[in-house]
Amino acid sequence: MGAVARPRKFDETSVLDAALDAFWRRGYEATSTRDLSDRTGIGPSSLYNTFGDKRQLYLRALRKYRETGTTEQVALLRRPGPAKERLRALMVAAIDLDLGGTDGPVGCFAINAAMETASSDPDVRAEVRRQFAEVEQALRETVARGQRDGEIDPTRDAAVLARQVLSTYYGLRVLGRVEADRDTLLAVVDSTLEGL
Amino acid sequence: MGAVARPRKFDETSVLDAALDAFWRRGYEATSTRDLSDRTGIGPSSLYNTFGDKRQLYLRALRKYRETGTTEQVALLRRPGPAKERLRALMVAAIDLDLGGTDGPVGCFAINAAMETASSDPDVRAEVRRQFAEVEQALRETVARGQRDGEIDPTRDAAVLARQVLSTYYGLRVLGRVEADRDTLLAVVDSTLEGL
DNA sequence: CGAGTTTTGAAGCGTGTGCTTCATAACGTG
DNA sequence: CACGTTATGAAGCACACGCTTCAAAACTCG
Repeated sequence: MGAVARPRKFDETSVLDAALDAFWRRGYEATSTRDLSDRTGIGPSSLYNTFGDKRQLYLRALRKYRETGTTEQVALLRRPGPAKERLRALMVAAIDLDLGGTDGPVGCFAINAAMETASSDPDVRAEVRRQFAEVEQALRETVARGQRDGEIDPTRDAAVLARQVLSTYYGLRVLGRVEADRDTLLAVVDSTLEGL
Repeated sequence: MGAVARPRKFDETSVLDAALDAFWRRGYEATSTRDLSDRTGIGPSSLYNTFGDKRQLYLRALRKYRETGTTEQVALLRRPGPAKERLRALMVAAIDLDLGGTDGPVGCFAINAAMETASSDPDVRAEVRRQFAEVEQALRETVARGQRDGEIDPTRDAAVLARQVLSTYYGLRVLGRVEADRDTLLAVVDSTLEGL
């Protein structure tokens, strides 16, 4: 056989980045395949040849978000410093992102996926669950460290405490969608940390 | 004048109920006008003649949800009984609804609207904010009562505490979308109440 | 440089979308 | 019962949807 095919003109990684950005901003249903062609810069035949269909591309984007968005959240928790300071850093970063100071997409794509698509697509649900679990795991480690260091009440179960923080954190991100007052949200963060 | 028009064949209230049910289950974008015609039982001309367009019908459905879903949440808090018991009742009811034991729609329509449509539609955002504020207000009253009754730490600001509970409550409803284990979610409720 | 293989871009397929049109039906009143 | 008025249902508008087709292009290797 001796023969090699025509090479791809585009970088799969940056196409996926663009698709993630599009889905993140508008959601699954509101993002059309033409939007995706336009934003990624490649034609529909290349898109379908490379990624299958819209749903699979969405799944790939969601997995990509794990490597960036979710991993970044976890990284914030794993940085050095007191446990409560780490927890605060996570939530403050979320508030700033949700209130939309930057020109990047707003909110957390995993939460968006949980609300819009998880109920009707088991694969999406599984992937979202995986990402939630990663954040929860990092929270558990952070809480446990805070308990060892005397920052956090050691008599309570770290796993449950971590899930409680996770709930409050995700709830904050829901509130951030409609509540524009940064200080109001920050007060919730303070109060949550105080209660640990 | 002296003439009266043909009367409507349908009940506006039950049409709105059906539309709310449809939007609640599938979201704004995924619900087509044909879906709405089918589920409400009235033709497109009647729909558009009565409600304007899809977006306005969605807004009406959202306002209807305030009178039912949101009001019901508030009512759970205003029932007699110890404050923490009321808070628990609210969250347990949400968990049961979110995990989908009934055949009714799952989750909270206001939160769905916050995630899917609030960022692109100011009217939706305003209405969602109003509903969030109603729950928050009821939570504040419940917390304040708990403080007077010695159930809840009276040294902390009731308003902030209420928003913290609101966050945890909404976060629970996000988690409920992917986490199917009831006991895990109930443990978060217990832990949250313990921390007050 | 031809053969072999895959990608690309343009065109477009069938269907679904949000919404409108309009003749007809269904009323209360004069 | 004829009139004025509004609601209804069937048909259908223009366009957008997700996705496919296919000839031409772009490459490596013998």
